[in-house]
Amino acid sequence: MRYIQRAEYGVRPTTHIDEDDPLFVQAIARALQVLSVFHESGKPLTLNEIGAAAGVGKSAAQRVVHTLRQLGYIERDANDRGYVPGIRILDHARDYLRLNPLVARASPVLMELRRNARERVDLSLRDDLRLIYAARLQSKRETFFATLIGQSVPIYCTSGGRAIMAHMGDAEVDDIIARSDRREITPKTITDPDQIRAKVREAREHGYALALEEILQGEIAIAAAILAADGTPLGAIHIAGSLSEWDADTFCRRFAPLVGEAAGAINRF
Amino acid sequence: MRYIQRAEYGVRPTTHIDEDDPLFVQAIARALQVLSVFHESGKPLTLNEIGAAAGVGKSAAQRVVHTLRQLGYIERDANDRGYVPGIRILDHARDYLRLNPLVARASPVLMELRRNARERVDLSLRDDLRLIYAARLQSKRETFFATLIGQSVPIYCTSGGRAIMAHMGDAEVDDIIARSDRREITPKTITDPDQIRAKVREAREHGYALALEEILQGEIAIAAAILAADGTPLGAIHIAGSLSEWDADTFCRRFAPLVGEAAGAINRF
DNA sequence: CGTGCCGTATCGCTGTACGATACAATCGTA
DNA sequence: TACGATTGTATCGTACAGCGATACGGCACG
Repeated sequence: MRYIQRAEYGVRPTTHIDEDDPLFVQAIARALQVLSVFHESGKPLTLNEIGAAAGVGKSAAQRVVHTLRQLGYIERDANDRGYVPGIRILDHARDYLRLNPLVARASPVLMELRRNARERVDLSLRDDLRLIYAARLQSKRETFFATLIGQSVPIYCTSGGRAIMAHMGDAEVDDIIARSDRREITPKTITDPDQIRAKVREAREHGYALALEEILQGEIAIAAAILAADGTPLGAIHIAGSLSEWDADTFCRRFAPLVGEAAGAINRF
Repeated sequence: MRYIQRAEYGVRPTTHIDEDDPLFVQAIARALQVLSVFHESGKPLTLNEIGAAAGVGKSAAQRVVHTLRQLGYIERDANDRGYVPGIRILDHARDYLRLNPLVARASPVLMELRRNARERVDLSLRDDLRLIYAARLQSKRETFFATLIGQSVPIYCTSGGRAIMAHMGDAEVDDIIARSDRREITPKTITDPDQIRAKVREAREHGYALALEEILQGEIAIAAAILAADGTPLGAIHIAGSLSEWDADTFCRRFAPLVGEAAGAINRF
């Protein structure tokens, strides 16, 4: 059996355990800490591995896993070789998407956009330094795992991220750049602060942002931001295509109006 | 702002709180109980509503919500009118899908199937009395909300469910029928035990199962089961189309071979 | 056939989480 | 603009839930 191992670029926020907040229930934190261990793992985990990775003792891991298992949030692996996340998690994912007003507003627009563009169309939501994909309408080309809901990418080096930063003040942009763990995900990833700022300025002028192979070799993506009523950027719409079928200029000329229009439609309700 | 209200047919298992298991951490159970409150709700909830619905006091709700909020599993609604599930949930959903070997095996086959069938293609996984959609490749027609990952449907009245029951013994089928809350979701939903059993026998003979408008008006679905190495049915592959474009016979003749082939490909690795 | 490491079970002590209650801020109605 | 209902927030002493060290049996590996 094969397990998908694709890394997540370490952009996930490390849940910093809160000191002595009298309302903070650490048993809950431990439970979610344990569940989060799977973020870093590409395979089923044993009790000891879970305990070690979560930074809790073996006994704690035992209790937590036992409890989560009763409730369906953790399962034994099919061949009894460790634990994996449980199916009940999907129930909550559905709740999240269903109750997120942005997703609700965006989804008909996305469908329409997908029909017109005939390329992959994504909706991503901002979570501090990263973007999390909340809706994905794939083209014929991709594999399912390349387009998982819940996948996350850094803000600093993505089209969507730059579209978002374009709607922020310089100070906030600098803060994001500074706090981001900027690594070269591909050889083309832009990690230099000044270059990033230049890209953001470019996005401000054009009203959309572009990224070329910064996350995935051969992929070109264009994005426009989605804004709250007060102008705060909350997420982005993306169109992604393959450089084997498009050159950057043509791609841009063709899809910039579409993605801009779609974002506009969402922003003014 | 509109919130999606579509009911879930009450098939979700009620987490029965375990009596006095010495390893059971009830603080964790309470937390997930609180999160699960959103399953039944179509709108943001206040602290009091959460406390009431989860069957815990207001103080408990306060602590739990506070904690989950710190960790990103609950958020304030955009217009400050209550709480909604938080985005961190999506991280876990991704983990689940990524680590589920069935999803991994099925996904390339599903993509291929979607290309050939040009109708909606789904993968669902069994959870006791219900099927939960784990992968959905929509056609042009649907809205995004009609095809959410995590949506669940009952086994007793769906094509996928009957495809699964076809691979069970009669006793187990009867048990499922007995324990299911059989309600008419549409006027066409089959709820009579004998008729269900007949449909299951039919599925056994054909190797695939059919359902006509039992969940959604105007929808026809065909499904084949996915099996573990020992023959236990774990889930199903579906193809779903619209009766405005297909009559049942044609649909069946066209897609039965495709869905059977796909399921076969998955079953023998 | 032994030796790891797996998951499971046990058991007193301590400190965590409990829930009643009181407070503050906000909304919406008149 | 003032009111009353409902929201989220803060406090506090006590009981018991969860802590973690440790010990057990079993399965899979060499």
